Amino acid sequence: MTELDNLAFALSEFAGLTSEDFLESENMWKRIDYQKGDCFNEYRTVCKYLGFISKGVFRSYITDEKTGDEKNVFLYSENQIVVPFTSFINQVPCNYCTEAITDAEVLRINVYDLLSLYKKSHAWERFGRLLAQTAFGVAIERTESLLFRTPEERYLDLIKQHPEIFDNVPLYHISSYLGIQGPSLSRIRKRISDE
Amino acid sequence: MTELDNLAFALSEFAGLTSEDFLESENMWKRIDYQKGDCFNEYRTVCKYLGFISKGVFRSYITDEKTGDEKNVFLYSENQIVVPFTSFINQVPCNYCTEAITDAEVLRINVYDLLSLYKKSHAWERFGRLLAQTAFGVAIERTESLLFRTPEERYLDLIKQHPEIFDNVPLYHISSYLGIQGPSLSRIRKRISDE
DNA sequence: CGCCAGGTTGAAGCGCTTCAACGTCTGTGG
DNA sequence: CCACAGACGTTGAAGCGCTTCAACCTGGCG
Repeated sequence: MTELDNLAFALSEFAGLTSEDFLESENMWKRIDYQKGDCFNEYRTVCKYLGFISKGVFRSYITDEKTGDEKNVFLYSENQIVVPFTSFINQVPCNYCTEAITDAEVLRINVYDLLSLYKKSHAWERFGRLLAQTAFGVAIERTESLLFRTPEERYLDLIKQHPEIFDNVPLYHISSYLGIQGPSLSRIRKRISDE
Repeated sequence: MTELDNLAFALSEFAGLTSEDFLESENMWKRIDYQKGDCFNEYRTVCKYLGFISKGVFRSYITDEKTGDEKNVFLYSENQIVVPFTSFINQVPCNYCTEAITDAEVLRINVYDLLSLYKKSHAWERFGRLLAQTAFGVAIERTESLLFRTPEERYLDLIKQHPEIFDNVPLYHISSYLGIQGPSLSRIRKRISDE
């Protein structure tokens, strides 16, 4: 049960949920194991779950219809929430495919259970608001980094902020997230190490 | 009073607010006129107002501390809401400066009045949720366009989606929003017209 | 008229892209 | 135990588009 403790701790950090608040939700969380490549939520389906990652890394990506290339829009790593926000919050079909890029363990909760928590409890309602605000913050931060920072700076930012992602994730997923091609990331890394 | 009618219409379109719902808010909206260059909300101040633009265009920008260059993060145009979302929603100091880039007319509402409407009325609560979701959608869309589309495509998208912005706004504001330099936009425009 | 803001153009440069070749490591089957 | 294949990463060469800096054009306005 250490994953649940872990989750309870993360939720109290994130939204000030007490262990009592958490208890109300405890039997709603189901542990799911994912293997590398498994989908958390498929393209064009409505996302019904919000996940908390105990272990592993996920990505949301879009496939270019012409070239078939995949591009990563978001990465989600350990002790974070994984969810394609727009689809989950609005209960609409998702633009992305969201999948595990390493083997992973997730505790997940159903959207309806979560909504019932919102109704029942002020603390959970607060969680919902913070979730939306966080989602917005993530998107804004990504916008600003693409607008203001060079690929090299974005790479260094990512190392600093999410070093755990570099453990098991192939670099081509990272270059895709940074908005550049594999060989470019290679050269950036070389440039940095040459200094 | 045609601006208020206009607002009432826009709000019913946006969030299904009826004219009764709107009446509850009517005396909370104040009309403010801005001249080109006037600030809607200054850098590092907490934004206290949400505005509805009857006329004109606004921008939110960040100033590069090293070079002094300004870069536009968002543009807001007629019959849209103008608000630096993060600052307004979380009531925290704003990363941006938000200012009029043409002469403008705005109807604006105080954050406390808006919160009181949320409390009083389910329809207004819904407005609040849609506002947050819209903010999120705008940010995501911007992320994706920077990640997936070329400057030329972004330019064509902007013409298609917000032609009204091109009426009075100097092109260097537009190039800044697109994430490119003035001369680059010039060449893109030439390239397009040469075809 | 002359100034200034806004926009275009030229030339040089840099960084990312593209395509292709080549390492390297890992796992798998003979 | 070796051989080979496949996945991943690096490197080279050529190209393209955006940047930068500077010059220049245009229209509006005092």
